[in-house]
Amino acid sequence: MPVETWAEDALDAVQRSGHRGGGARTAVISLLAEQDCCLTAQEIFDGLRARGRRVGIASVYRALDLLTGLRVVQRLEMGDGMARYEPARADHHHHLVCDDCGKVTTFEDPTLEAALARLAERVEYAVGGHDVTLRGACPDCRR
Amino acid sequence: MPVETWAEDALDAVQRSGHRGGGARTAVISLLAEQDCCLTAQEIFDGLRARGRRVGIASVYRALDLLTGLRVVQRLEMGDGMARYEPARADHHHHLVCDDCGKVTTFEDPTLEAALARLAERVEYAVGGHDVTLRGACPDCRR
DNA sequence: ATACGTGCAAAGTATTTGCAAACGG
DNA sequence: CCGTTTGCAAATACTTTGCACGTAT
Repeated sequence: MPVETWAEDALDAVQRSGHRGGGARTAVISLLAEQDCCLTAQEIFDGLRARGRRVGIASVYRALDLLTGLRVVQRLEMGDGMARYEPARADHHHHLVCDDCGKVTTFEDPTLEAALARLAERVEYAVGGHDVTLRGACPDCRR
Repeated sequence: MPVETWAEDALDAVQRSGHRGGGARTAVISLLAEQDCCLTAQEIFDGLRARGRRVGIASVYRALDLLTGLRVVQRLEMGDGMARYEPARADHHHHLVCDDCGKVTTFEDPTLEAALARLAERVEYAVGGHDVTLRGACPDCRR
């Protein structure tokens, strides 16, 4: 899926759900659209300020909350006490987190996805999504 | 692995790492040993108070931090803003979380584990563990 | 006896909420 | 215009830290 499409889809979802595409909301979407991996609320706030967009951090949280509810953004927590957010694209990836320095890398694995898809059909829940995090030492930290 | 063994192993690990098996530490271990799924720090605190063990919540957090570092306890975050902890047993399971009511259920899946094990050998990280969370609607909340 | 561990209270962070002003449709 | 959205500041919620006392070894 091309990068621009996600932003359009996100804006569309916002509007169809009866919300306005106000300034802060749009700014958060356009910043997220440029990222392919997860950002914290603070990083999004800083990124917007850096490009001269004066937003309140509360609006960032409110926008992320709305977008998460619409399922166009995925919220992730990876053990460092703050949530991270990334666009929910079709080709989703998962994360490798370094226990030592906290660095986050991504990976994709069709076999894993297949196992998860089969699993989703066997459980009593109506599964809407999943999250996989591998923890360990990154190349720089292992010795 | 029988239930009692984990508590013994945990205490052992605490002692071998040069720490004492002080009161609060032991209490946290023995409460965790009885659980097979994850608890929040507050739930552990409440559980200990309920059985008449007067501990400070800070000691609960400190004990959990130590045990997590020794890798006998696994720390989990499942999107509700607070960390959960469970014994790290050999037969580890994963979690299904209801997006609606927050209920947590567990599942096991050998195929998934196999895919994760193979994956762990292909990545550049020295993988030490993993976490899988499925999100969706539980039987009570889907209609 | 003497470090280490503990409980309490206070401090820190990440996130949420109240509200008046700004804004989109 | 009028209700939604926003930015700020104050409030919350979870977790961590400082410190004097208790306790295991």
